[in-house]
Amino acid sequence: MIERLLRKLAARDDISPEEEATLTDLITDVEDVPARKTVIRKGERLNRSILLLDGLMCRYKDLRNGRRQITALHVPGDFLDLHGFTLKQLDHDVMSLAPSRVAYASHEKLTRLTETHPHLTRMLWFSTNLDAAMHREWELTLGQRNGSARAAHLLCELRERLDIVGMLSGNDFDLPINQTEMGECIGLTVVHTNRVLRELREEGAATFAKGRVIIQDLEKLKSWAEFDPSYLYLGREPC
Amino acid sequence: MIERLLRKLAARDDISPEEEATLTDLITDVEDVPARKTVIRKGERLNRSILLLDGLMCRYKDLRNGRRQITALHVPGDFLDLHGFTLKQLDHDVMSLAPSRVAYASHEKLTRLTETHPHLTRMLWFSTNLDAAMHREWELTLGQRNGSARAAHLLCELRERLDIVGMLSGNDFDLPINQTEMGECIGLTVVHTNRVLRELREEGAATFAKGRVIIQDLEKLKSWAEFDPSYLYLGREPC
DNA sequence: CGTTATATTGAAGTGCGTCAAAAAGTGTGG
DNA sequence: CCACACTTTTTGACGCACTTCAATATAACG
Repeated sequence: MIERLLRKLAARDDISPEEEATLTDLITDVEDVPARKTVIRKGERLNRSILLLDGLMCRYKDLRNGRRQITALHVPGDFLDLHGFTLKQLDHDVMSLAPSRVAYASHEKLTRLTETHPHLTRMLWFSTNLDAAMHREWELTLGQRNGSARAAHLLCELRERLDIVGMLSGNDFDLPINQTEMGECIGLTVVHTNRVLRELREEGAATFAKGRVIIQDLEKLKSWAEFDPSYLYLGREPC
Repeated sequence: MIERLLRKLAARDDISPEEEATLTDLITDVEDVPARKTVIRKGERLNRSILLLDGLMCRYKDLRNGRRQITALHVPGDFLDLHGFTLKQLDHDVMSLAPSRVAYASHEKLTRLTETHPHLTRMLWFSTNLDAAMHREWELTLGQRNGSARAAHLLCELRERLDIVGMLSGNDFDLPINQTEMGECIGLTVVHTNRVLRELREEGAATFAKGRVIIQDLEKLKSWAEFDPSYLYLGREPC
């Protein structure tokens, strides 16, 4: 059940069998979530955190005029609101984009984990810091990249992240969202998102259609996006 | 020396005298840093984290074309690269904007802290999660707010953060940066930053000149920015 | 097969960028 | 005190990336 989470963590640092057992014991109550369901509302009191087992989820914030910014996408293996463990409530909503499967880790058990498993605690802390690193890269995207580079960068990032959890086929992957939602990730309207996607397609870099991304020229896409994966902290590093 | 850090943490949850002593023992080697000095370079191997005692620092990422995005501003009391404790190297540079004073916490001592002080560990974890919450709000700003709202929002945020550490006078505060740097925070060119600042000034909301922010109409500024401080997690909440 | 969601295109408007120059402020040395 | 260099702010003119509004095409679906 927690294979994908383990795979992500173990890529960074060794997990002992005992730690693995602790993590397994931490995660309970598997549930299915339909597409486009809000699973956590801003300000709601939290006593557990969600591990995404399958599907696709996002976190977003919105403004009064209806404009919405998706601040993070989450793929299987992501502990999507682990930060809620210390925050106790979120400053944003969390929703599913595709039909998903989730499991829960109670904050009570997490507290106990911090008391008994310092190394595991540091690894979970790392994983929230990794989320923050992605937020920073998205700040760079939203503040400084132009439309086509924003789309290209998003595709590059997702390719790397899905690779880690074994969800690529070649360089292609499923991305079950529509262009409106992609626009909400990269700070563009649907109309313009459509146009930059056409540009990527016509230049032979990548196509996104029917919920699937097909990367035709990965090097071109990376250079277009000025993609540097160091912010994903893929290297091995004991902590 | 660590009063401002303590003040921030204690606003969230109780710190026992023993924990306070542990923190005091953690922090060593006070140093002065001149303005505009890069103190951490992207990719550099880290074995200590920086606590900002006085001054103003930032983290930034840049693109090949020279465009730069400041992803975070740090005020006194901020543990500005505590995330580096688990990341071991940063995906971005850190520099001082104003003459600053810093102190250091070795990662060795931090590791020991996670082994002996679970509650303090959770509080430090919280403080990195708070940084991430600010990143998310900046994503919303950069992706969805217009120029004047971006500037207004930045001023509102800084007012709150400086208030916590006792660095406001009334609603006014020092902000020793120029308009270029402010533009790099809010994703605008200097020229346009100058224009939105003029708008805020002419509308009687706030003025920013000579490194000082004077807020004339806080309510107007907040509503202009659509400022909701919940992402700063100012409420008391044991963790 | 009709209904609704999604993608696509066109035309026109605008917020912000770019380029260039002037004005104002700041610091240094004589 | 002024002279000078340098940084920062401010303004103007113009261009373009992206938005807005509107319509059509295409796909998805019960």
